[in-house]
Amino acid sequence: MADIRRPLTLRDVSEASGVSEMTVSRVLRNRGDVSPATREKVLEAAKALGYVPNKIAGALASQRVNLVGVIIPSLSNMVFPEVLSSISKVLEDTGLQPVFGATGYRPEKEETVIYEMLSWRPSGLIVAGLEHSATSRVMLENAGVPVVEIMDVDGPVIDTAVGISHARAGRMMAEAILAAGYRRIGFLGTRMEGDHRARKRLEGFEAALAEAGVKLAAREYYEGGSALAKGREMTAAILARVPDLDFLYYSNDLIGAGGLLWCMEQGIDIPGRIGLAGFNNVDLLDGLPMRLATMDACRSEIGQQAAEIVAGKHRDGIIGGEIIALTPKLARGDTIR
Amino acid sequence: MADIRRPLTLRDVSEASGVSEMTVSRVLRNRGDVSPATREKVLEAAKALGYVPNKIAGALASQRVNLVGVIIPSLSNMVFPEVLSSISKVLEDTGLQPVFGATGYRPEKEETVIYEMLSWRPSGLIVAGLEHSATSRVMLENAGVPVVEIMDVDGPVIDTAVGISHARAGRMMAEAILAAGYRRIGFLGTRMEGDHRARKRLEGFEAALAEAGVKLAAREYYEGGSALAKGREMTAAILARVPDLDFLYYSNDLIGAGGLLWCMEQGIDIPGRIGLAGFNNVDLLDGLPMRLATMDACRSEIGQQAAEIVAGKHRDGIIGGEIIALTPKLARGDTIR
DNA sequence: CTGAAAGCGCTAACAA
DNA sequence: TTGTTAGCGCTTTCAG
Repeated sequence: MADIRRPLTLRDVSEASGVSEMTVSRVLRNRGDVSPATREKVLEAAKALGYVPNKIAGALASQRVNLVGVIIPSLSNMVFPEVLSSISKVLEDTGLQPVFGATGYRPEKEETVIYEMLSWRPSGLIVAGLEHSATSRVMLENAGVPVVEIMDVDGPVIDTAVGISHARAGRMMAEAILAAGYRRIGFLGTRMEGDHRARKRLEGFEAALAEAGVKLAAREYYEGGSALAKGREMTAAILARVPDLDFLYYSNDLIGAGGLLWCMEQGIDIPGRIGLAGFNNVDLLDGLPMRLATMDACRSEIGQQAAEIVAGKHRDGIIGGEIIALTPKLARGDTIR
Repeated sequence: MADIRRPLTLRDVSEASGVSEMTVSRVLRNRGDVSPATREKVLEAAKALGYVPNKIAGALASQRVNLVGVIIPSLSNMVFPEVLSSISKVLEDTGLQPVFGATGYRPEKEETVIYEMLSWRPSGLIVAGLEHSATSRVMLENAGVPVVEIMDVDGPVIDTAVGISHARAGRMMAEAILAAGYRRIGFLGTRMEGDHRARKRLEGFEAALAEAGVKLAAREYYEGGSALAKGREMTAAILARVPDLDFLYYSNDLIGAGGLLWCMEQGIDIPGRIGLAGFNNVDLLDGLPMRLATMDACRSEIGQQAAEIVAGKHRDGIIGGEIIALTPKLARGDTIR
């Protein structure tokens, strides 16, 4: 039992089974023709020994890596896990494996993550957002593998993009709000510098208001903490400052939900006295006492299409250079009159 | 410009800088002594070319991989991202990189994920839970690297474990509930087969009730869907079936929150007529109209300690074979009288 | 401080 | 159907 724990190699399986390394390799990869007898012997030996192939060596030799890097801002945002799971689902039957990395909305961190991922020579990269540092951009452009930018389509694309126009999503919401007759509109959102999609939504929103001669009557920003709790606080604060607001547009559903709960507790008439809307159409809204108006960002379709493109099995046979703009869907709920 | 896109190698940098591959390698890894002049040349050439080292080759040659596999049931559970981010934070200054994999609470999928991860020869593995298939167990035992099981400590441990006793968490909650004088207690949870921690909590909960001569008066299970919405439905259902319940114990905070919202809408007196409690102490509870009683599962401390152990810098100099049981903390909130 | 040689564990390509 | 040979791109080791 004086056996030093050394990782097993093909050679060990080869010796244990009396079959050449090459043939063992073929069996283990289901490649080429191997006689059932040999096959059996090999599999038995491999299982008995508990052999786990070394993909590092395999990848180096074959110049193939079955990894797809997926780079997103944050795991705790509730929005991204949904994208990830739809990516995972599609990749599952392609032999590709997703590897996740988070940037914390920080460009420097994104650089590191991209660099780190590329150094493993993945088969493709899926990156959230269109905004990257110059260094990141160069790395992505020269990656030599499919790069799909997701979530957003408002801006210059490196290779392929799948997402929605957040500017348009903002416009659409503004139009719905105006059409319902609201005019004293406040905005509540994160202060997050790096959240370009939230910024674009707000820009689109304000542009549409401007076209109707309406200006945002108030703004309120937050950072950190429980979004639901922040939604309450901000709502209380903005209404204290500007009591005659008749609509509150939240940059995400969670703070919107907090605001909704607060307003209901205050006995405020929704959507009569005041209307509310969020963004994302998260699951959580289902369980609220009232259905918050929101906009669906097509998260799972985005993940699905991105994965299909990277896996090379996209229905349109896309090779690159395409921009796939999905249509955000308004969910009126009960908080717009 | 007829340049075929071929990934750059050390050799390219070597040629561009007129320095041997070996020295280039040393510069790029900050290893050994290199004259500042040479160093400068190399760095310049590497940056100009946009060289990204090939970690596959590096790992094969050095027999070292800076990856730590982290295996959890699900990304969408809200509980796991928190563990992940504390793991990431600790690993950040160790040169180690976390790689995440999800099992969907399915043992077969866990096997695949473990196998896949081990085939990349990571420096360590962090796995949620103590329950594994025989195959998974064998792989983990023979991994030859540190394996830390997290979240739970009730059961046989492979190498090292960091977590809480869910049985104890269940007992503690039962004791608090009984001490407050509640006796007609209902349980509401997921039907999820693979969620062993939820099961153990319930077992501990029932055991403590039994010792006081109390039996669960009703149970209600759900699967899938928006947890908040399910919490409402289940609460309505269980109270319709067994109207005289005076306490509802939820297997997680989200369904608990749904139940809380529903009860409040019904004008039910909480915690007088009926008490409520969840589990996990998630952020979201901060924003609810009333503070749900819950139990903190020490998620971020678990992640932190697990990462420290894998990184070999744990304060107790743990090598393996240890079980670190943290103490779950009761948060009474306002829903236990 | 710098370089040359050997080889990590596997697979592509070819030979038998 | 099976085996042999020659690397994949890097780092270790040892020599200068």
